[in-house]
Amino acid sequence: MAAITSSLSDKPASAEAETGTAGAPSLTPAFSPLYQQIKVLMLQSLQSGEWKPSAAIPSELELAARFKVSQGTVRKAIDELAAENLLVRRQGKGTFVATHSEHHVQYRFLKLIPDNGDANSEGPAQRKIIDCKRLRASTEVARALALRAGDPVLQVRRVLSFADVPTILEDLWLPGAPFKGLTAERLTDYDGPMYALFETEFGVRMVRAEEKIRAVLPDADQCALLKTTAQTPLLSVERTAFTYNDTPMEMRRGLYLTDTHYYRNALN
Amino acid sequence: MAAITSSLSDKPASAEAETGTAGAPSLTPAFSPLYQQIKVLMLQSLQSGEWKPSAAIPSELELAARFKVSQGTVRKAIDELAAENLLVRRQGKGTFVATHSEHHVQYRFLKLIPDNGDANSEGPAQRKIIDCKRLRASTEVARALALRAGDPVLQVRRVLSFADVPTILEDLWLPGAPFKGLTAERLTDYDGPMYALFETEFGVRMVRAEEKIRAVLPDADQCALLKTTAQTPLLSVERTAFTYNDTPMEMRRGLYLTDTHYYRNALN
DNA sequence: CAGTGGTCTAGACCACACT
DNA sequence: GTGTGGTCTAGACCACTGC
Repeated sequence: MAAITSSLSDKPASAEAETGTAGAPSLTPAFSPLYQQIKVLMLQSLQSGEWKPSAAIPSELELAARFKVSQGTVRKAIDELAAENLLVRRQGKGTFVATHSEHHVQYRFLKLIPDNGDANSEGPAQRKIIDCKRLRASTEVARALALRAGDPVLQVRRVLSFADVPTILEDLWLPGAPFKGLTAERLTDYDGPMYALFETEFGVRMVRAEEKIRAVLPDADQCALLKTTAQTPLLSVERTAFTYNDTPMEMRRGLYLTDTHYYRNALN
Repeated sequence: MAAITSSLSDKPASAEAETGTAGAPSLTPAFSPLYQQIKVLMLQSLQSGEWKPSAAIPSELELAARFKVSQGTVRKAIDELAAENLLVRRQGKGTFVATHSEHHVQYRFLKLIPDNGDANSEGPAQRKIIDCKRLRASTEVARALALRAGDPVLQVRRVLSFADVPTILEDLWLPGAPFKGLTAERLTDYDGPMYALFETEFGVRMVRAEEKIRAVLPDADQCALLKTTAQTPLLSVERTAFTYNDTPMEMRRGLYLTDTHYYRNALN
């Protein structure tokens, strides 16, 4: 009873569609349920900036009308987007575009927890920008960010401290183009998660990330910045963060001191 | 139109129910949707062993009839259980109790990946049981397993090797009672994931786990078993694994060599 | 073919938040 | 009260599996 009037999608719900058996090439019929197609359309609204972080999206009934499907089908699309942390539902109020600014998800990607288990006891981390400079991508950084070696990138180095104890040393690399205008001052002045700044100032929303973790020993520079010794083993946490469409937008390498904190992970 | 005839649950769907405003104590109304109540009932069937690992559960229509609700309500309960990896849906065939024996989830809880990224290239790990003995719980182990200090526990030590290179040294502690009869021989002889053995031999199914990760240096014993040096930093991975009802059933401490492998984590 | 899970609909009603 | 998301239903039809 409904068809998405968009480009490449087929119309699995139409009764007249003669799919399958005929002489079509065997490139997988690529059947895609209606709610998946709607999810793609909503993803485009998010990506294009039609729906901005922390803003409300249209109500389920409005979307159902816009897409000419039932409310239930829209619901299922929203359900999946909410499960992926792209949207946040709030009963009685509406559905909102997720953001990194909300307090309860402030450190969504930071898994380092104090030994006492209470992340609030020590308050927010003190952040100190050590360096922020423009340079050309190494092959390693270029590969991680899907750029070409030599493309302009930004490199930031900072130290995070808890209760005035330096605990994390991070180097991070950002593609030059989307982050044109980012300076050490703006990073220092901004009061909130770095990913929130990326959203509000550069329109870049980090959606998911992958981390590779190893145990390493620090070099002399790293020792000095973390006020530790060359014999103290550290966690090396290498992160690639992605925006919409699985586009990598940040490469980051953190060194974590784990004598008073640990990296927490939940296996499901 | 439907009511669960089970114990403590209220009946939010009944029209005649006069909830809320009246003189009831303010212990939170504890409204729980029907599908959640059904989820609890299904959880009981899993826990009690009525539905065994890898077996099919009744069809959605059967369950709907049994619980006197619509198919859609049962579906929503199953959806959540499937999202928690307790059930596996297979279109056209049925819904099955998840297990640790299936090949594609064989190492669901092991996040150590070879640097080349291809977990299959090196094949399955070679496992060597070093030790398996009965002893009394230390306070630390007792706390992790929700026992009392001094209660009987099993301790197992083993080494995992990839391509004949020892890479993981694990110590693990199991509560004595549920694992009565576990010996080094049975661990050695069993060909498959340890958690699969726990399911088939002891009826203990691990449902989720938490890991605390740190960077450490090995002691002399550990060096010898991993054939490494005291200056090589290692990942210390401390895991607590839970069965149904968030009951802890295993405490495990792994030391991971990360020169040719890394611990992979996905942030969502 | 029958049986299973998967999709979609239309409509009723509940819980919650604002005004 | 109005509008939002959340639950529940009943029924139709589609897609996949196996007999």
